[in-house]
Amino acid sequence: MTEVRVRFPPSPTGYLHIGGARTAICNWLFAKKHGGKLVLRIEDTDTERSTEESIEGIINGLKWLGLDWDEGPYFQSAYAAEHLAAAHRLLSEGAAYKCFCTVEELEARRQEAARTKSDYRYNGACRDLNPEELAARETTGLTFVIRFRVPRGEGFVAFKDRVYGGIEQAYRDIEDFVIVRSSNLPLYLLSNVVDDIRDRITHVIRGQDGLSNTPRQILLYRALGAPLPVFAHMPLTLDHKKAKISKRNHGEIVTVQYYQERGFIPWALVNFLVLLGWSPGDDREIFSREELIAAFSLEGMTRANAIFNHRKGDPKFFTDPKAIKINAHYLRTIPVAKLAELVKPALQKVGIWDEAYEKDRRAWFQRTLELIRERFHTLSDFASLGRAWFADDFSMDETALHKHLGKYPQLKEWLPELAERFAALPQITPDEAERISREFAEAHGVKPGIPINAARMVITGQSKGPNMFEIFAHIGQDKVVKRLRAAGQ
RNA sequence: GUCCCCAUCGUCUAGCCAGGUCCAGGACACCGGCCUUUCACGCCGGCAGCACCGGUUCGAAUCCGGUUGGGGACGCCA
Repeated sequence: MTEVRVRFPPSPTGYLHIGGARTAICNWLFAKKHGGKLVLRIEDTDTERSTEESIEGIINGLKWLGLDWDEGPYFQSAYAAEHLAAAHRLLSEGAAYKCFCTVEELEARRQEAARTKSDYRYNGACRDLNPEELAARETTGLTFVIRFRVPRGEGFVAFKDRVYGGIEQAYRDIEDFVIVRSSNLPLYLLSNVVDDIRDRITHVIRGQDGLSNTPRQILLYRALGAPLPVFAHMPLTLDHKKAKISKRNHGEIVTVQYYQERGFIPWALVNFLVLLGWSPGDDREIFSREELIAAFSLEGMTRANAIFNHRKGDPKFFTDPKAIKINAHYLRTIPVAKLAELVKPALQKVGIWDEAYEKDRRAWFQRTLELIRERFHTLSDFASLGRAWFADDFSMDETALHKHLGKYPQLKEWLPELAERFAALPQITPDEAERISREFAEAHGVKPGIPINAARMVITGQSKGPNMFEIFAHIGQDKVVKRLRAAGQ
């Protein structure tokens, strides 16, 4: 059996679209699963959009997701001559022909067709020019495009898509499409096929929007005498209004970079994305890298388009709730050492990273992460909600503060008093903290929750969090004492 | 308009190919409960779906036809 070779061919837009990421993930998984190769090919034929930065945006997105490739990046623009050569070969073999119709003529016909609501297709005006006519036009220096000569007659192109099954399209429904522009530049349909042939791609796994291009591409493969790859189209991801998700209409939410900035764990995003339009056939939803590779198959692909469940402006869910849920799951289950690596950039970003967290404070840091990760959803939460653990300047939720301290104005005196009890300890342990807290509450005739939650507020800035006795013992005696004392003001 | 494709809870989906074991299973979200000094996690429970019509069959979410709805493609864009 020949080696499996798949490719991911993004056009350089400056960012990696989550739909593109999904395509990349599936190709990557397929390659890994079959011990094959993944080729990265930048389709930069549209030179205006292809800048150094726009290419880097794609590459960085892939790298961040942890997707690696075996060959490339190749650049489509580097092969323009090859694409052209293929076109000229088709021309000389009669599989393609020169068309001298002008864009104006074509456009007029197209509009006429639209007006009469009738079907438009190139009328084949130049398809059968005789040698004299052809020579006459060539000598006048008229510009021309090269069109592919689609077979006429009753036949049809049929192929078996690995996801959608048997697909067929009648020749009569395929027009003689242009493969080379009048500026002598090759067009996507041709370039793509020529590149795939050269790169020996065995499986074309792409979005369903490529499905209707497939019959024309198959015609090209045939004319070029190349073996057909296996085609597998995957459903698209749409928004709530069933429209394709795009940066233009949905903003940053569709870019991989957005999730990076918002504190997603790369693999969590991969895990979420792969579930959009694919399922292992059983109830599993969380996969390690190895598990996913083992479980992945084209057969598990859904045929219906998936909807990216994002409600614009939702304060609780800034993206699809399931994506957040999966991220939170990884947040609290990955090895803490790994988590530490991921949290580091989040803390650095807001300037509260301490080098000691990787040296003598390493154990403390990791224990802290263990303590607080349970209720966080993103890596960014460590820097925001968890800020009090790593810095002394943290803000307090005013309404929560009022709720916990307002009912008992005496807490202003009580908390500094509690501070002294903790200060008197040689070292705070959870048990000691609990004993002191309960005794203290009893001494003042209130329920333990009153001073405990008030202390939580002033020590962590949050009304919610881990077991308070653990916090007393772990956050540091100096911080406990200082913050409780400061509650006096 | 033409061609291609699709259709199970609000969302992601299992089941469909090989019809009965499905008065449809899981997850997210939502609602209730337990746990608890708080919040979360966790656990327990609940809400909610086979688009519609017809056919085949003893029996259809599953097969067939149609209707409706949705998506994609119809460029000298990729």
